[in-house]
Formats: sequence, C-alpha cells, structure tokens
Amino acid sequence: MSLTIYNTLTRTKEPFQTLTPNRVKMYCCGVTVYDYCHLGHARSYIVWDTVRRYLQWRGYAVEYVQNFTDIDDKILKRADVEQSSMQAVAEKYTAAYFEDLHRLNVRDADSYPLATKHIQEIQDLIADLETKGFAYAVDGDVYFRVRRFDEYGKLSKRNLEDLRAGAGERVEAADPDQIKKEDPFDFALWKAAKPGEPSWESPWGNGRPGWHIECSAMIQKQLGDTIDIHCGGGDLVFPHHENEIAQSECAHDRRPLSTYWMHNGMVKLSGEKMSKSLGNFITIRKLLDDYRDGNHQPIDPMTVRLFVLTAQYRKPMDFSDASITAAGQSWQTIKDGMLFGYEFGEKLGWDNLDPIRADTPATIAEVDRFRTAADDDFNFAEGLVVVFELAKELRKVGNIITHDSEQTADPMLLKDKWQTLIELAGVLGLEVNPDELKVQVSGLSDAEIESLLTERQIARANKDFATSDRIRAQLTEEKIVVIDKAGVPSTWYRG
RNA sequence: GGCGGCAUAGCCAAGUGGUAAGGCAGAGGUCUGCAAAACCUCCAUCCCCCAGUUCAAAUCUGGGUGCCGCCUCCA
Repeated sequence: MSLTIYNTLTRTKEPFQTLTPNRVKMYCCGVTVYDYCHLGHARSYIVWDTVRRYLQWRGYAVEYVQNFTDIDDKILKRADVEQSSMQAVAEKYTAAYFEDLHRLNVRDADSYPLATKHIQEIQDLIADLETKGFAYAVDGDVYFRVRRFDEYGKLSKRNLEDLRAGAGERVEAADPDQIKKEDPFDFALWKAAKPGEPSWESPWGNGRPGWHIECSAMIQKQLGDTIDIHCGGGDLVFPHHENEIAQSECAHDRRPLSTYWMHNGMVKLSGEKMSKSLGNFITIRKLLDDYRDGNHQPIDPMTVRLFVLTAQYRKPMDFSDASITAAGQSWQTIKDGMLFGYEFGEKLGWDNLDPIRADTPATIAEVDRFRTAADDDFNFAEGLVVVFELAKELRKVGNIITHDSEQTADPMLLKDKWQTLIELAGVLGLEVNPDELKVQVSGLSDAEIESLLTERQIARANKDFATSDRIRAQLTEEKIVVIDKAGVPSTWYRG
C-alpha cells in the first residue's frame, strides 16, 4: 500500500514519490498579515499541519516552509487606519496568527520567510527573468510577459484565449496600469514606489515587489528550484499559483516548481465562501473566546480541529451552529476515550500510563485501517472512523467502571487500544491534557458533596422528593452527576 | 460569458463496478421515586433527475437540473 495524493496539476490521484527518498520539501502559502485569521484560514493551516504530521508519522522527514506576506496594499491601508506603520501592522497580526493557530494545535513550520527579508532574492529573480526575456520594465514597473510562457494556465486549466473571452471589458476597467502592459494578463513583478509608501532601491527605480514573485523567490531560497508539495487554499490556484509556476519555471529552464500541487476547499458561511471581502467571516479568536454553540457551550479548540478534519480537505464545507455543535459532541466522545487511560489505568492495574503504543496484533490492525484510509489522499474523515470506534469502546468500559459494575475486558488489551487511540488521534493533532481530570470543576469538596448526598438520601428515604430534587439540582449546578440505584447508595462523579 | 468542482438519511460525512462506513441528532428499552448519565436495540430497499453500458452501477458513459469556487485581493 502506498500513499496517493490528488494533484491539482493533473486533476488525478497519483502515487506519492519524493524527489529524495524519505524526504519531503513542502511549501504552504501563508497569510497576508493585515487582520486576524478567520475560520477559513484555520481550516487551511489545520489541514496542511495534519498532512505534515501524517507524512512524518509515515516516516518522511518533512521540511515545511510557510511564508508571511508583509508587503501589501491591504497592510498599508490598515496601517493608515490604525495610525501605524506597515511593519507594526505586520508584526501585530503575525503575532496574532501564532496565538490563534497555536491554540488550534497547529505546529510551527520549520521556517517562516518574510517578503521584506527577501528583497534581494526577489530582485535577482526578476532580473533573471528580464534577462531571459520573460519580463519587461515600464516606467519603474516590471511585468511578467505571459505570452512567452506557452504552458501558462496549466495549473488552473485555462488558456489565455479563455481568459480574454471570459474577462471581457472587466480587465481593462480594473487596473489603471493596464495600458502599460503588453498583454492584459501580464502581471506585476515589481511596482514603482508611490509617494509615502515603503520602497526599496532596485535596478528599475524605487519600488516594492508584486505579490506572486515573493513566493517564487522564497521557495527558491529556502527549498530549491523544485519541491515536492506546494499547498494552499483553492482560491489561490488562479492567478497566484499559476503565476508562481510561470515565474519559477521560466527562470529555471522549465524545471517544475513543484511535483504535487494541493489545494484545500473553502469554508462557507450560509452557503457562501467565508472571506474578508464579503464580510461573512468569523475569526478564530472570536470563535474560541466568544462563540457559544447550540448547547450554550464555548468552543473547544480541538472541536475546531475535529470539525475541519471531518470533511475531505478538498471539498467545500459549511460552518453553522449545528455543524460546530455536532463537532463539539463528537469531540467529547473522543476526549472521553483519550482520557480513559489517565482516569482508569491505575484501577485496571496498568504498570504505567505511558501512551506510547507497542506493536501487538490488535494495535497493528487498527493502525493499518487508519493508514489505509489516510493513504488515500489524506482521507482523514475515514481514518476518524477508527478513532471513534476506539474512543467509544473505551468510554463504554470507563462508564461501566464508574457505575461500579463488573468490568470484564482484558486490561492489557484496553491499554493497547488506549495507546492506539492516543497515537492515531495525535497524528490528527487531537490531544487531551490529563490534568483536565484533576481540575476541580466544582467548588465543592468531596466531603461537602458526600454530606449533601447523605442529606438527600434521608429525604429520599422519607419520600421527600422535593428536597431530594432540590439537592440534586444544586449538585447539577456544580457539575456533579448523581446516579441513583435501588438498594445501594447513590454514586456521583464530576462531569 | 469563460474555466473548474460538487450533488449519498433530519444534519455532517465515507464509499469510485458486486449489492449503502462512521459521527451528531432522533425513537424504543434497561436503570431510577422521577430524572440525569451510561448501556442495549432501531434509524437510507437506496445514493439529484432521465437515458445508456454491464450478469451486476451511488460508483462507468451521454444529456439535464441545482449548488459552489475561480476569472479582482483572498486560506
């Protein structure tokens, strides 16, 4: 069995073959740092983080690079609004990016190149393209000569004729620089400085880089001419990634920029793509800090991860109150299973609570099922089936133990299953904190609870159900779950 | 208008020729004074529609319909 990846370039699933055995060079288009990240960004970076984790779990050494665009009109505009500088705005929202994505358990990339730190590489690349006839300068701007690259459009599956036919008059109207271009689809590599905006000296006069060129230059610098996987949001296929290909492959004698191109589907809100421009977005911090689901509960960061992972990464997905609530319920199930070992391991006589899985026939079978699913173009939704089944089985045993009944399953087999669950959930970036079990969710001490229960027991014996129900309501308020049994004392636990 | 993609139960969603995974929600039961929690059982004769290929199709082909994305900055 081997890993297959859906390649946007060929629109088919292909067997995964790396340039160098067991090594993966992976580049992900990062954000333009002019605002807080929203759920759409969260999906993208959770997906690529999980792909990276999975590749590592499969034994690949992954070199993962993700850029920040820190030169951009929107950042400048924001700086104006915030009475700040481009650099200050970029730094503010870069810091916010890390805060938000760390909460979602997205691991740091191996490096985070910045456009402003690669001005020399960008200029060298533009000069190279100019020398080779793929770029031309006009009044301090430099444009890429799209017609010189006969493969232009190979990623997005469109050709210049289609584009011209489709665009009609819109192309002309949009851009005042249009008249400078040889072809309406030529795009800017370098933009002449405008008064009051940050700029850098260059052979073409003061100016700043265009958007597309930074990725080409930084990939070349950080990872080399050809990489294994280039990924990003589906909305970047055209023109951004198409242009990256044009720039890099023309500069590098047509050597491919990336073997595989991967794109994640968009997050939708009320049927429409979540985006800044439409204004229908919900930021990660708003979702995690202020949002309440259908059960009036706050959203656990792991719920967001699970929500993202339940959909195939290429498909669009809808965010709604109902869908995030369902994800929250589902996460509770998985969490219960993952906490099982920490909660019951000792009672079951395990000699340690080490979550590292050992190879046993039982664990290997589950791991194989998971791997088979995920090897098919990272079908984590199907892999999640194994996670759910393990979690539900452990939760069931946990409940049997909690409710003081006989527990007959083999403790060592349970440990195998628990360790497998921890490992597979971990591959998906789903983690629990064992300390959660120690947290006093109730302000009441055990003694106080016992005392109230005794009082309640007396009331129940006297058939004073009004009093017993009042005490139970009080305990429920304190998140104490009471279980009544006939003939034996009531049991309780913190829920 | 051009290009690309998607349509599976109340909701999310897997399944890519061999007779519909999983999750959430829901129903019934066990338990309880009644609950709650948990457990057990049930929950798509059928995969947007119409034709076709095949012994066999949700899965392949053709034609519709609907929805979405990109074509401007966008994860």
